[in-house]
Amino acid sequence: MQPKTKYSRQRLAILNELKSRCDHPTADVIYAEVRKTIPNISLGTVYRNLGFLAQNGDILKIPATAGSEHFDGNPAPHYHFKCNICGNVSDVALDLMPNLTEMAGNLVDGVVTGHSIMFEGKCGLCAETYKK
Amino acid sequence: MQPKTKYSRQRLAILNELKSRCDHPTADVIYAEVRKTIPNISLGTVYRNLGFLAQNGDILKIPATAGSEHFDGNPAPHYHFKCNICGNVSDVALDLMPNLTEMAGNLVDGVVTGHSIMFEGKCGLCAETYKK
DNA sequence: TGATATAATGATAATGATAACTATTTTCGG
DNA sequence: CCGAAAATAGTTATCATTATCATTATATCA
Repeated sequence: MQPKTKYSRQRLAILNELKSRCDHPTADVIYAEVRKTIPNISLGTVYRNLGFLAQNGDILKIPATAGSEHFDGNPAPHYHFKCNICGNVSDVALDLMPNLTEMAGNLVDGVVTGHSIMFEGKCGLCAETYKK
Repeated sequence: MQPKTKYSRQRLAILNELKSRCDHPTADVIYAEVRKTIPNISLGTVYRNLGFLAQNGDILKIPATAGSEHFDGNPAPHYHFKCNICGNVSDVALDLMPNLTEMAGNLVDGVVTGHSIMFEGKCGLCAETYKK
């Protein structure tokens, strides 16, 4: 039997913080934010819970080429856009294409259960700032 | 003026190793392999050159959710499949969809220059091994 | 071909993100 | 309110990757 989850103040604060914002922060950003209400929360607790919540399907982990991982409070699959300058990740309101998963399933040896799309480029803010 | 590149034995060996294989190894796999011909090559040199070659457009860096980065000797854009069990990354022979980039460009604030798709699931080998 | 400027290396130390450890504290069902 | 089990804080450890720097290799050019 799997251990029964106990929802601690810290876990709920982390989940709420992530749910209440529409960007996709890294663990240390969450840490800084949650510390405003729970000053002595440990960074380890933040990582532990982000991992737990992701495994639990409450949030998403977003893979990154450089630096640290980003987290998404919206567990429903959707696509992302990453700025190559500042590293920020945002949502892309593009309809899901489940048929892609299906098509890939016919092409690879194994079982394909899903896919993710990461768009890249320069975000509006950075395009403004570094408009060379 | 940018510094003029000097093609060392080490850099060429790393590039060749990556070009000669069709999987997508991590830096330490490359290191182990190149060490067979250049035994005293430094791990730092491997990382330095993988970064250099990626920036130069000779190879690709493949983002990963967990663990370490993977590298691809084929710099032409294409899609990938990652096994959630063993972590291996392989190519997916799906036609490119440049129109996705275009569509995303109309939806985000900023400039979208490209996209990548990562399929996930269980590779043939792991499906065989862990067929619970 | 040999001198020279400079890019690249090897070895190692440093960094940064994340995971593991452990004694103590919280949580929650009875 | 009790007690077992889960979670925490604080800390140390681990792992991938970068930076540093004295030395070596590369390419250009006289």
